[in-house]
Amino acid sequence: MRQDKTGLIFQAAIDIFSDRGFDRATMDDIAARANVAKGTIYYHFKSKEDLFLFLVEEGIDLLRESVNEQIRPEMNGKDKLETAIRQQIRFFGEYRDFCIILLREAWGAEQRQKEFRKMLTQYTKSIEEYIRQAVEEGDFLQIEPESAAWTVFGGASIASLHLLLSKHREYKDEELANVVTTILMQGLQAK
Amino acid sequence: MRQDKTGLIFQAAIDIFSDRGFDRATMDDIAARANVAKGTIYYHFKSKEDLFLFLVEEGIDLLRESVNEQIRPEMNGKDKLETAIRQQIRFFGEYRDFCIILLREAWGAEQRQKEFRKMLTQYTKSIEEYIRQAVEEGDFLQIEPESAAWTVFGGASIASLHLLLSKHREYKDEELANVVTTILMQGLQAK
Amino acid sequence: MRQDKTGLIFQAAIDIFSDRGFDRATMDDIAARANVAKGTIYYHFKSKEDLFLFLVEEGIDLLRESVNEQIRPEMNGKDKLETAIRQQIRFFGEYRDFCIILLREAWGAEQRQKEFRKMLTQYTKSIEEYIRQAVEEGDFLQIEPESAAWTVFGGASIASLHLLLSKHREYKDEELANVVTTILMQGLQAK
Amino acid sequence: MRQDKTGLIFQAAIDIFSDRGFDRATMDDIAARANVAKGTIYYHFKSKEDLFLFLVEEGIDLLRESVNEQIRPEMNGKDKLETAIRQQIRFFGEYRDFCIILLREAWGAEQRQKEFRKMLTQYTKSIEEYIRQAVEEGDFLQIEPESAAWTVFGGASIASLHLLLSKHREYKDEELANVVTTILMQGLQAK
DNA sequence: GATGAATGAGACTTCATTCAT
DNA sequence: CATGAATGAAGTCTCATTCAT
Repeated sequence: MRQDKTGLIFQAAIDIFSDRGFDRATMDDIAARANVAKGTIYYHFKSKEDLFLFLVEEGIDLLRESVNEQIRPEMNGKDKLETAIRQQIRFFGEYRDFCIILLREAWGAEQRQKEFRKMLTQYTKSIEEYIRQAVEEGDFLQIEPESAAWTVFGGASIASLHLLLSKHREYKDEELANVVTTILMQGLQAK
Repeated sequence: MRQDKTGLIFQAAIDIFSDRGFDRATMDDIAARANVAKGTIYYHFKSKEDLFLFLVEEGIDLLRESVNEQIRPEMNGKDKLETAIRQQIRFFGEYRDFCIILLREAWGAEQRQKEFRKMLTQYTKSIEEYIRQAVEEGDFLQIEPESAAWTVFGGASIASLHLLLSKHREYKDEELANVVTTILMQGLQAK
Repeated sequence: MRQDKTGLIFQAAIDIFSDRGFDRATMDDIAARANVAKGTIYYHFKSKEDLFLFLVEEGIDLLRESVNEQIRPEMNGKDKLETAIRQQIRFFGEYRDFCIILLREAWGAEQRQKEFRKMLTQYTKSIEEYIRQAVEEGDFLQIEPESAAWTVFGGASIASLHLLLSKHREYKDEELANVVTTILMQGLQAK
Repeated sequence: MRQDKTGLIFQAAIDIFSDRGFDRATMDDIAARANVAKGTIYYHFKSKEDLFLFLVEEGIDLLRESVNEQIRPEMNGKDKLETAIRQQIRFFGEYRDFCIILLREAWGAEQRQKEFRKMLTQYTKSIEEYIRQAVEEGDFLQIEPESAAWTVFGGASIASLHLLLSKHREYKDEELANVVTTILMQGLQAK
């Protein structure tokens, strides 16, 4: 988008991080991809970790905005959740690199990974809220909302990721969303 | 278990890989943890990647055996799937390190990651089979089985992983299994 | 000569390689001798082999230029050859390190050694040409020129090398050149 | 020849040293080639260097014997030298591995290389003697015998080595000996 | 005599970061 | 603002040698 150096670096970093992972990505790779000198990255970002965290924050924010845009406060919890799942799957289709980064880099004991999870938790908390609302409204079974939220997030995310990494299959977001929402809302069982 | 050096190295490697991830784990760390000299690791394993892949193969095999043990051929597809989910969640509670390694290291374009996913796919294929069987038996909705299998695997796995990484919550496998199987089999919706 | 780091590294590498041989020479040694950090070498050269080959290429080029300078096209083959031998012996006296590297490292089945020999062959080919010309001009005996060229090169080189490695004798290039050219041109036999 | 372990190791060592050079050759390689355990080598030889020096000593002894066999004390110096050159070229054709080892490993400042050269010098000293005798007998030009001996040795050796390393040419020892002796005895010049 | 598992010093190479220009 | 040469700590891997069996 932005044509300034920061934007170039940002795009290049997403590219490289998703291709190689945080540890294998080098600042040289990123600089080369962004067509800037290595020192320039350090002018705009304090460190590799700083760059990564900036990018992750933007990504999570974008995901949240993208989902929130589709949700109106007056909707009931069930609709909110279904909308969120569907929108998340669309989002991962559009921002494939971020989907890959998210599922590769969020787990682990390092500082950046903890911060990553803290941001991610903001997102899953809102899923939790929708579930809570739907339970209160009597539309959902009584169920422990935190684990439910992570089950929902995990099911949708890993299904997306699998499709993104499959060379032989296209990522058709609406079809995938139908499968996933059906399972999560109605269950696999008939009736 | 095994008191030979290979066993010591194996245990140490699982420890260290799950703690630091493949890239951040060093052969020095592993050697120190296993109480052997660094060269000893290279006497038993060709390379870091070789060690990792060996460990992953054993892990996936163990997971599959652990699940298969609980499943009798005469069971219907629905019961097989429910049993598999429940058993997977138990397994991840017992082999936490492997659960973490699995979800951190399976995604990416490197050779070891591709091989990892190939092994993992053997496992998800069997989940797919249970779903297919249940669909044929009329117990499950008509649904695309591959994406369904990954949704199931992802939902159960990420829910496990979240709990394992939570400092403030205990991993109660039966409770978690109840939540997850309920969602996946009956859906979140009441009735 | 050159005061940039590349020049410093180049000089240090010649020193160390000739002292210890390719395999025994370490990048640490070379860095220390050049008064640069080890990483600096890798900034300028892709690898130890790359550095070695660069140095060898420069050496062979210098040898060829040094010889060619003394040879005018209108000279007859006999004079060309005699001039070449004499000049090679002078050159080895001036660039002792290169003489040692040449005779230690050119033989073997590894890639760098094959490339080394390919470069060296360019040089011996020109010796071969002088012999061919002298044969055509009737000044030389009918003789197989390729083996003759290597006999000439080997005789002059090993004689130089022996003197360079002798602690108790000085390298007097003109005296040595007299002995060697006499043998190769007139033979050992009197009359 | 000898079928005991020492003999097997000896043969294997020659093979491996000539193929990879002293530094690149590993005791594992040699053990594998000899079909013995690595420890066995250390039962028969003190160290890698010890093994190497033993092998070099045998080689040089064999070369000297092989040459001496052809030389009768009553021969004049000129015939002795010509016989020696011819026989050396035959020997290198028969013991190619040793020829390669000799010219790769004799130059350098390490202990084993100095010892190697000391042994080699015993051989070149005898060449020097033949030259001295021929000069005294009036058959050879007055010439400095030490440099002359190394010129002779170097010319013959490098010509042999070049042919041994040429994939496209056969090693025809008599033809090569004719070229080399002609050059060294009569010189390249016609008349 | 023979074995081969184990060792650890030491080699090559990578790469995040700095800083003088 | 931007650059890119330089750094050195740290990582993977090799291999001669030892020693308990």
